[in-house]
Amino acid sequence: MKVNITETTDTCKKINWDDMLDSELLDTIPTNKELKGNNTILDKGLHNKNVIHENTGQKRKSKNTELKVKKVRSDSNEEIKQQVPTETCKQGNNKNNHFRKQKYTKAIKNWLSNLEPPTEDITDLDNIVNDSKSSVDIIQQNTHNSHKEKLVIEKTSKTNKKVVQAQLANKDGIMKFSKPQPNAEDTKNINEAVETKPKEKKVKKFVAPIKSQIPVKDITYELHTLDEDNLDDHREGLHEIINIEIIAVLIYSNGFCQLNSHHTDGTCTPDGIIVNSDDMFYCFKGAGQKIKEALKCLLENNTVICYGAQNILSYLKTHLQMDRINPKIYDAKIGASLLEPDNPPENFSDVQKLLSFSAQYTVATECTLQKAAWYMSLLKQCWAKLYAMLAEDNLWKVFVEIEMKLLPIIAGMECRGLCIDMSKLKSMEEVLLNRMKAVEQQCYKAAGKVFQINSAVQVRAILYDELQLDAKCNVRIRETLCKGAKSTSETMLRSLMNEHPLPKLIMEYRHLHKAHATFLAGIAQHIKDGVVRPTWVQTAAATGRIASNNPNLQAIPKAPFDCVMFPEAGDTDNSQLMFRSIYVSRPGFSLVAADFRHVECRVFAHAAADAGLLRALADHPDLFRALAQHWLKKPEAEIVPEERERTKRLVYASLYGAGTRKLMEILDVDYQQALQVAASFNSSAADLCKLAMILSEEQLRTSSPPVDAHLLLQIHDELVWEVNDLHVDRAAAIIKQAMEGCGQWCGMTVPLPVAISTGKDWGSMQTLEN
DNA sequence: CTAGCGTCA
DNA sequence: TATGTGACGCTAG
Repeated sequence: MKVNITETTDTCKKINWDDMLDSELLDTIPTNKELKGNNTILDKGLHNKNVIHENTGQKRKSKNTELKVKKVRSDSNEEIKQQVPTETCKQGNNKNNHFRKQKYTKAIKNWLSNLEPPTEDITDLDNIVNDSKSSVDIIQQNTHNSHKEKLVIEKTSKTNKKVVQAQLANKDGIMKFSKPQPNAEDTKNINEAVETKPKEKKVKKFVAPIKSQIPVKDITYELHTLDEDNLDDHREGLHEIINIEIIAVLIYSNGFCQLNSHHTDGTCTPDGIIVNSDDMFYCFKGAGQKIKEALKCLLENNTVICYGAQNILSYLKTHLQMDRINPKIYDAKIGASLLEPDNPPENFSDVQKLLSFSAQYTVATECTLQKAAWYMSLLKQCWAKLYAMLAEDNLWKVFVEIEMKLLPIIAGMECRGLCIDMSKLKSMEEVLLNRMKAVEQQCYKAAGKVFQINSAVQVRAILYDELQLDAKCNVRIRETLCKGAKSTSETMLRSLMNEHPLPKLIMEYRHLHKAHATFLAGIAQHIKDGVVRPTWVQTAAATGRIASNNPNLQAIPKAPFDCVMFPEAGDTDNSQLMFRSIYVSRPGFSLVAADFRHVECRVFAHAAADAGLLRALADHPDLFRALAQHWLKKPEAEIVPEERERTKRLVYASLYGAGTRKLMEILDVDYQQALQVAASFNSSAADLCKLAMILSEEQLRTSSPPVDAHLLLQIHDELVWEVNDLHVDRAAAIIKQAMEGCGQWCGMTVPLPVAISTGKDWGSMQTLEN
């Protein structure tokens, strides 16, 4: 475990669970509406007539963090001026903007090269960056043409310069052209939602850094490209590679490898895999039978060091159909992000920086394979350093026992993907679009004319110029920052709601449109052959949780979606949509979901060793339901899931909020430290969930007779499996046992009950009593 | 209270 | 024309 739970036991002992659930909370359970209102009021910083008690501390805190954020920002701004472009994106907060920023800079470069004939310096600068961070000349050159404000090229004429700057600074174009989305886009059939393929880019050529301060060595690595025909010539050499550490790196179709992957984008497909042992480099290409066997042998008989193992595994699985390969892997990328979880390195050069490692020499070569070999030699040295650092920080065990074991599981999830019921998706889309059309017509009727509801400009014109609603309501409309135009944001619409039906309708339209864009069309664009394969990122979250994107299946609404926002008396159309029900199991399979019951609550209880909370957890099978029953003074049977959910929110909010403040008092530490302690509960729980994945997967694999089960989803504390219909009961028992056992595995004194439910689609799962 | 991602203005 | 930005929506605990 990343955090030693027992270590915190003494320090938090004094926290009293009863205090946290004191009478104050009883008085302040707000209705749903009030809760929402409070939130927005607090967020907007407007009148706080109904402020939640004791929020001064919270306010102070949020100010603190704000300040911190600002500080980080300004620091990184300083950095931007000094650093090379691949590093400009290393902002603590916006770590995920990296990719987009890269695309942006790329676009600018392309655009610039249209202005004037491209020189090799420009197109190849990024290559050099990695090799020669210390090279002053190159850094200067790079700073010129990469940062958007400094983007000036000497040769460019003044007029061009102005055009460039105006465009990049986005002086006046920002909202001017906000194109009203044609409705055709909405009604577009899902089948047609095919992702647009960017144009083929020209293959960049590697040019050795000339002004680099790193000495250039004239090395040629012994590199053999193996394919089906010449494999036999090297068989002897390959057979000798056993029980040692080898390095494996993917090479992409454009000639770059994983270690300089800032040149690759979605269009690059893996093209081969280079394996290095001692001084020999073998590049395996193609997917012939012999290649597969040799590669499999090589990987399984050795310890594999790599960078971005997930890509390698998915390459092996999809291109080479090696389904059940499970080599012993050490992934430097994950290791490095373990060292610095708050600010995980984005690419290999970040890793080098993190390890304060710099290359001793570089190679002059035009051959991309040689280049890759050079990078691999760097990786080898980095790994040695990384290993030492992980061991020093006591992270080695976590790395090997949890993260590396998780790797193949996640790769498996990504590979398998989740089946989509296309007909259901289409019918839901139809319902939603019909509803949208109805709202649209009502809008036109209310406005007295046809306009584009999605266009802020047109809405603004109608609301304020034609109907003069702001004057009627006597509300001052906040003005937007850029143009001083009147805002059409939701809060403003809400304040105009009672005066005219139109704002209400616009809000509803936006609501529907967003739901459609996110959960139907947004999902649809990721569907390939009826299967959606999200990317699972092991290193994204600072808390150690796993995140999903493209699409983010962890954020599909659980509650049914109401098509009608403001039910009216005469309105009979109260159809509800379950966005989760479009996810189905394959024929002959069922979905099995296993859910920890309030993990973090239990981790907290264990860490704080709080008798009251422990007792409460032991007494009630469902703590939140019991609490809701108590607070709302209702019989347990009448507690609807919505109320339970709200109670849960409240409990966690007070648990963390009150918990942190109390920690601060008791430990007599400042807010940051107390936050850290609280965050450690988070990561403990995250590790617990990871462990659950590993253990249950292990149990299922080793069970006899074998169980046909595949992990599909991980929603933090919920695991969703796809299990052969014949094995459901057995699999459920194994999963339950494994998951409940993992509490003991890491010394938890609290039992960890697990709820299992099964069903054919994700929307309608029935609890499985067992 | 914390952490993610995606959409929109 | 396409991008960056912060607010807010959803999720999870």
